[in-house]
Amino acid sequence: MAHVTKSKECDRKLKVTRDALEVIQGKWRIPIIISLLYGDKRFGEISKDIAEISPKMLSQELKALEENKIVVRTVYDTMPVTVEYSLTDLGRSLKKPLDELMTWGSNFRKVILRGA
Amino acid sequence: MAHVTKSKECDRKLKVTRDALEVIQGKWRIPIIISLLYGDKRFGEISKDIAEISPKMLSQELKALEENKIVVRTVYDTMPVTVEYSLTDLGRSLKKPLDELMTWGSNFRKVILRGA
DNA sequence: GTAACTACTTACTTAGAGGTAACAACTATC
DNA sequence: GATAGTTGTTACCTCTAAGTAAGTAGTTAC
Repeated sequence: MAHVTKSKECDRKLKVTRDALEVIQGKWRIPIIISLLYGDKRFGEISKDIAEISPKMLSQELKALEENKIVVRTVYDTMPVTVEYSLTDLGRSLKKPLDELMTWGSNFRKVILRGA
Repeated sequence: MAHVTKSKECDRKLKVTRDALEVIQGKWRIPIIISLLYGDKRFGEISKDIAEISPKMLSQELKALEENKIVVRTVYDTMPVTVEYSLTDLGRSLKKPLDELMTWGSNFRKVILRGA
């Protein structure tokens, strides 16, 4: 297996990326993960972080992230029931790719604003 | 500016990410960029790399990437007109985030397969 | 002149992502 | 028992990303 052609390598990477994209695609998943990278949070707190998200979308996307083992939901049996969301190890391992993406994003802004 | 609260930091990152996401979101943009990271290519060659993409989507997404300064389109005045697509510096600078994402993707596969 | 190849474009349709709004369950307060 | 504050859920609607299929423009081959 020492020799892999460039096109085969490209092909393999395309497949791996597809899997990763399925998990984090959509308008809200990455924002939710970023919010949770800054600490475990309750439903209402994530809502405040991501002002534009509706409760329906937040609930739905949290559920999807839970199914994909990115997020854990913990229910506390307090007086007004409290629910806390936190990242799994797998979820936290998204920090590096997302940090790189954010670095790229701020550079992108600079280049586009300068170029316009 | 030495002191920035954690929540402000989170807020800022959410905004930057939003910009980055707009550029690379959708089912096809990242695959197209990955294909071009493996060399400048013609329309038909990208089509072959990403077997499932339709000519309409490829044309449309290439145009969008061009508008966002990620891709450059060069027309060669040859007998059957030849068009070549390549990445700009800005486009090539996506290599690092995408590599990180692919690394994460292959780890994700392992964890999910093991856990199921 | 007609068939075939490349590189797209256009028109039409569909699926599902996302939005809005109202409701539900629980407790506390008046 | 009516009102309000959490933490969501449900039903319904809309809109856009993506898919399908056919067409166009230029050249080559016969």
